[in-house]
Amino acid sequence: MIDTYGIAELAREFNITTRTIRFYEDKNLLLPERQGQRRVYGSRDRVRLRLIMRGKRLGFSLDEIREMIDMYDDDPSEIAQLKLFLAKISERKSVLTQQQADIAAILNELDKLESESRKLLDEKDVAQ
Amino acid sequence: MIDTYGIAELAREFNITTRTIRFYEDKNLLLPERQGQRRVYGSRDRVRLRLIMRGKRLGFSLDEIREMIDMYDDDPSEIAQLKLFLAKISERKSVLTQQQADIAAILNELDKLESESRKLLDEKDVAQ
DNA sequence: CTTGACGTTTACGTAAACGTCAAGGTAGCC
DNA sequence: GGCTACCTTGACGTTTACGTAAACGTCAAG
Repeated sequence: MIDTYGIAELAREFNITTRTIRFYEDKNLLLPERQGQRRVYGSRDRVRLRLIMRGKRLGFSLDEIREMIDMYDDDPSEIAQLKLFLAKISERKSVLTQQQADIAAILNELDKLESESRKLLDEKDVAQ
Repeated sequence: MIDTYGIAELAREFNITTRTIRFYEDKNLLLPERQGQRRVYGSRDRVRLRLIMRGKRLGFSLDEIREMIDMYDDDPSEIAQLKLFLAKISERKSVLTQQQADIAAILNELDKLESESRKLLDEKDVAQ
């Protein structure tokens, strides 16, 4: 059961471009084998790619994702990896919580400005 | 009452760098006069700068800010400018609202992953 | 004359995550 | 031999809002 995949195959499956996959390799997120020149991906690469996509969905940077994945490889017991993951999660949560507050504040200001502008506009429209 | 300001003066007042002020000029957000080589800013520039800072605080891009400010100049009645402003506000609000939802969803996922990881970690720590 | 503060222009650098050529290699199939 | 599909490696482009450095002018104080 040695499944292998071509670059285009993976690109289709994950709905990304081949350029993106090569880019990830450049960033040491993937390390496919070669048959001659061609990249050949195994199930391990596929797992990593899945992890990358999940990480991105959660808003982690590629650097952070690489950190976590590498840790996973170095640490079969997964303990250190879990701890790192928890730390990253907590960081990310605090950033997002702050962003929520920022957005709420801005929406508030926008609401005020909107109703003020509406009032002004009504007055002027009437005046004309 | 012809108040003029030097570049450093404005920089201090608005807590930005002189580089930033020149950058805004490059982007056609400001158009100071010159005394020889030196830039001389009037109260009109100061108002514009205040508008720029407010726009930034609300998360508008410099391009959008320029659009709105220019409109203000072209339109002494302010009507078209108010309408543009309202349109921008509404756009921005919908973007931010979407972001709020995205963040909430991600925080949810993060919470789940966090508690799952915690559980796993507890099991492993005990097992050792 | 020196120092320091302030000013000027030009132009390249930065971060993130790829997109978009260019210019060609390789392999299967008819 | 030729078509087509798929792959390769560079390397520059994109976006936003400035930072930073080089190299020099200007002006007042001491």
